[in-house]
Amino acid sequence: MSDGRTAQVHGGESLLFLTDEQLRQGIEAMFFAYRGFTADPDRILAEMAYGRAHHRAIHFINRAPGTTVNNLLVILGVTKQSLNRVLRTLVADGLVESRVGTSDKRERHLFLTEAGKALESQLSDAQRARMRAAFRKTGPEAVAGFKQVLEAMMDTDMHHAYVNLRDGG
Amino acid sequence: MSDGRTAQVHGGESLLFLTDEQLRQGIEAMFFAYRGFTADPDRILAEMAYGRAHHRAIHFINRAPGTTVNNLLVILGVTKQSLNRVLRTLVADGLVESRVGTSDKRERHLFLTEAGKALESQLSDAQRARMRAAFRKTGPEAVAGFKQVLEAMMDTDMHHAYVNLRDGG
DNA sequence: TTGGAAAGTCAACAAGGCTGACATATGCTG
DNA sequence: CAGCATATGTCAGCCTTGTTGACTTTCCAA
Repeated sequence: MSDGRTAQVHGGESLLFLTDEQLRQGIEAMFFAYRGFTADPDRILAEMAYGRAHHRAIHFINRAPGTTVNNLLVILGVTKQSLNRVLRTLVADGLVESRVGTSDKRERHLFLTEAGKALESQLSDAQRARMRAAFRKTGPEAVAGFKQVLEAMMDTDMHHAYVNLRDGG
Repeated sequence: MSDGRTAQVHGGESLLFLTDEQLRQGIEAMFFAYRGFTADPDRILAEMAYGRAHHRAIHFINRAPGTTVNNLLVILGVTKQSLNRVLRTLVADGLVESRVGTSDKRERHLFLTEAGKALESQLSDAQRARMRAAFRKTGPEAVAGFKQVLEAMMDTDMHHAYVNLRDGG
């Protein structure tokens, strides 16, 4: 596995981009980029009593308004106890509304209030500004490659739950 | 900022890849991909008493053997107290060796022991396997784009500390 | 030689994961 | 209708990993 021989040439095609060193660089790039990716919203959240967990909940409620608690915890990949702690504070602070389901009254459908939408915008603007700068700097082809590689690296279960939710709603 | 008008055409060049929707998809791709990215080592770490923080320390000590605690905490972007807790357990468990500096005795130089190198290999193999699969599936051009975008998104201070460290050592 | 700065350590606290146990309301099935 | 399954909420307690504050040791420069 770690023999560094992944750089062999097969059938004349150079696989230099698959050397262990290249892969390690990819790993480190993910690490440093993720830090940058979360830095701006983190600064905003730190001023309130919120954290990254609140941001994630707000983000996905905004993207899939009316989603249920169960959907959300599959997407986020956390336990209901963990998610509930976050949702409780967001509802108490008037950022999220939880409506009893009409067809199935066991379900709670989640929506952002106006205040919730305002915070979502603030966080999203900051995060998109950095993403936009990176996209603009590197151009559409680099962005296409970026998305392809990320898709191939994803936790598929979690992502499928999300895609299905968005396709259905 | 959120007006969705970033998709204008400027001077005949389509900027469709900079729409708010495209940026939001990039944000979500980062979220889901980072989950996948950490999933495999997380599983291994969970079986021991270790977490992601231990993995990060082990990774960078392996990449820059002899680095000091101070270097490491700049790279990792955490407080020295936070890093110290992790290092203490790694040293106690015989995975990391901490040597008092020769020129400056305040400094501690960090090295992986044989056991530490073994764990590093195990974690790295798992993580590189997923990265390799993603790279192989998408090809060298996508990988190039992926790296360009990540570089542009990085926390520059932290990354520069790392680059300088590796260039110097 | 002495005071400030730097490196590292210890203690205590908070956020946000986790498991387990349990309550409530609702839906579904025999 | 009875009984089981499902969706959600809650309490308690644990762990990891971040934080700040206080402290020691060491180095360096005035």
